[in-house]
Amino acid sequence: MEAQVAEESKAKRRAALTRESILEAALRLCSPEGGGQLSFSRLGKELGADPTAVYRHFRDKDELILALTDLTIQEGVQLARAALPDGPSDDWRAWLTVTARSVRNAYLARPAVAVLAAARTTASPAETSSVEELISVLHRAGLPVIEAAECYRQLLDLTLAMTQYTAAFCSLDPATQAKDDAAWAVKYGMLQERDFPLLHASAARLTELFRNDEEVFELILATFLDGIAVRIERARGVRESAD
Amino acid sequence: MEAQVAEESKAKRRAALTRESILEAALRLCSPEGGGQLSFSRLGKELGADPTAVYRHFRDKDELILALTDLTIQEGVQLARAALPDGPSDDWRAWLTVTARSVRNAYLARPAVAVLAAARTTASPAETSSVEELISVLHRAGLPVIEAAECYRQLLDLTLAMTQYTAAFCSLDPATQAKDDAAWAVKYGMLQERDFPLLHASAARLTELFRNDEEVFELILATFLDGIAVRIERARGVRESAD
DNA sequence: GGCCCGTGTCAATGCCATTGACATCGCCAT
DNA sequence: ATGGCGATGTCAATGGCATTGACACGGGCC
Repeated sequence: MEAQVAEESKAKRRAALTRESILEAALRLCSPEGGGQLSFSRLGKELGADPTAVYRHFRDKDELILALTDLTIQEGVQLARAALPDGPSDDWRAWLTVTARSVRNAYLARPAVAVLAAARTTASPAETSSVEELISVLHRAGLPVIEAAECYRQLLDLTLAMTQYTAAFCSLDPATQAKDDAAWAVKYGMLQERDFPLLHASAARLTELFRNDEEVFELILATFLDGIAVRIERARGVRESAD
Repeated sequence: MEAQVAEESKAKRRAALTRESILEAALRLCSPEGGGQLSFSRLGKELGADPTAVYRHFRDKDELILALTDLTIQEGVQLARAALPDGPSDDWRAWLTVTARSVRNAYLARPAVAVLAAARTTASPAETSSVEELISVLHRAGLPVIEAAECYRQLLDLTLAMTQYTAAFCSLDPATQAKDDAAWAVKYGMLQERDFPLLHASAARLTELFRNDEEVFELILATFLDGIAVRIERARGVRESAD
């Protein structure tokens, strides 16, 4: 009898539950293909185990989510590393662009993590050296250390906030998404030229942007980096005049 | 008997439920003082009525939330109007700054709305003329209409995303907030100068920024607007060379 | 061999949104 | 006036969710 039960268990789940296997399953559920919804019951089903078994490995859902964001950040860092040169670089703009996109893509691969993580942060050591490098790139470009650090924080908060914003929309059920999209299209279509000439003239472009969070993100990133360029020039000016 | 029941009802709630009275109560609950949590049971208690009575006025929670965001946007527009001159202005930077801050403050007065609204949009007519004006200001500054519209969208998405980011953190229970804060302080305190010289040098500033979302927002906004300035200069350059 | 701890199961609790069956009340048409 | 109908409010129930405590098993350590 026990043997049979053991057999069944084996059939249902590959091995005993571990932190790793649970995190894997959770990531699967958080991905768009996995349904993008994380709950203990779903997680239990995915693992072929009782939902509450997860509590033996994570104190509560918050701890689970923190671990998931940690993994996601790690993947972001890894993506960035793969796309960036090893040594220091003078192309600060490319560096920041790649970093922002990597973090964003890591989160967008599992929108539910982004949504659940909300504004939580893990202070994980995974990113520390990446941050140091990023600040170093900005410093080499001409920013004082403190201002370089400020710019790092700006870039990261900007990226995280924009990414959660997109992820939240992705996590809505398709019907709601469609309704929202439609609302905008209708609204811009109805604007009278005599009342709102400028909106009327740009209606097509605006509805296009509403369907396309990626393009909006790229635009914002580009504008933001133009702003960073201004800061760098300013800092260089100050330094030269001090010489 | 009926008279007595009527008396009791009157004592509990001021008048019959209306869309307006429900929205007021909901806004009260969404504010930080009101607990910052919106649920039908809380709403029922606040109204002195059965929680499910609300369903007679709103189809479901989503419709309620959409109405709340609509009100919030209206207040944002109103705040902006109060702080902006009536006629057209040449100070595009001040205009955009005031607009962004107004929207942000309207949402932060009721963080729960920001969190629940997620990336939902209402396409309400309340903001239309404000948007037209904003685009007009950018157009007068020298941007082609389409690009001015793009900049409007960038500013709004940036502001909304950053605001939800902050609101999400505000809506966490204080214990969790404290834990997150502490995590960062500890992390930056532990960094060795020899391993991470730049982070070590800017640790104080970075921990300061973590406690202060408003300052980060202002920094990002300033950088972003510097980027817009670049766009405007570029556009002016093109126009002049075309003359 | 006995004991304990790590792990998994099960049943129960309490919050949540939502629904359907009823009650009530005022208004309109007969 | 009255009969009924629609708008509004109440109540009980459902199903999903996170979380907890009591119990069961099994392997390693004494």
